[in-house]
Amino acid sequence: MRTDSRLSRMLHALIHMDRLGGKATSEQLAAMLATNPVVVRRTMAGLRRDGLVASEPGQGGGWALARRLDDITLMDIYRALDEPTLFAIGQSQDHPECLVEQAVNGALEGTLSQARDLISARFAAVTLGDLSRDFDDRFAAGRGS
Amino acid sequence: MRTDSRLSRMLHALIHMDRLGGKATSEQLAAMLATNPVVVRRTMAGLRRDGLVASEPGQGGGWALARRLDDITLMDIYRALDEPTLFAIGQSQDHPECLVEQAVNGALEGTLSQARDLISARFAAVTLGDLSRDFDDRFAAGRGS
DNA sequence: CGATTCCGCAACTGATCTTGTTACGATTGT
DNA sequence: ACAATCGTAACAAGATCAGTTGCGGAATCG
Repeated sequence: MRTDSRLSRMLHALIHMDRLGGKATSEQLAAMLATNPVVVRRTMAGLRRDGLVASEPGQGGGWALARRLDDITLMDIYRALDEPTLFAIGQSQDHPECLVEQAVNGALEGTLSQARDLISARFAAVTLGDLSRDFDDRFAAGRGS
Repeated sequence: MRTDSRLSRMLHALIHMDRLGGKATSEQLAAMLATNPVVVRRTMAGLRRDGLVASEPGQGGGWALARRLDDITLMDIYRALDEPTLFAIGQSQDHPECLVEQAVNGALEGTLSQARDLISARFAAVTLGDLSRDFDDRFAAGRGS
């Protein structure tokens, strides 16, 4: 099954924006993400709606970070993307009234629910600032070797 | 994103098989799962390969459980389906050499890896026998009310 | 033996989803 | 005016997966 890389891509884009002084055009971001400017606008729309970034039309316009990286968690981005489905496996809905199916679905849902809680907690705890500093570490390590 | 319900369906099918005396034809299973006999054979092929079920051609043939439900874990089924992708979100592979992308992917992968471990542990701990008894409880509860 | 009931497998179809693309309008700054 | 940008809708291309068809082989029953 195909995995949704929008979360990863948006993290990537915002950190790069920060390093470019907090601003970038759709064109620039599209080049970074190896995609199309329209796809960037589409994906960033949710982030704008949630006040994580702002966009300005016209010459000299583009996208700008609306918060510091330390004030944006992975969960903020996840929500801004309308909370995409986390799991690629799921319940069957063939016969919701079948008690066997209910037992099966209950067991699966319980497990996935625990996993979801774990992921949510991590997403809420990690900020883009953390990732940016992680990058700094990698950069320093790369230079040192 | 569309979720893969094969795991749920196979659990459902095997528990029903057990209650039908451990045997069923593809036709019968297809009816239970609201699908096509060919789809059933396709999906069950992995379970047969792993020795969870056996199939017999010809009149009076069909599928038979090759182990007791207490000796089949959810992980056994998961493996028999060739370990389908668990998560619907994932890393981007746009620029694997980009250190920002590495930092982002590292953080995501770490989180998903923890979640994967949690799910694996649960899958390994739960048997079809457990689910079947869960069904019994539901049945008893349904009658009581 | 012949008919029937099964599974095995390959190939094709169809629906759905996602991404990429094109096009056009609106807005801003020079 | 003109060029640079975003906003959005509509369309195209591609991948994926479930479903379907068709045919062959095996087992059973008479």
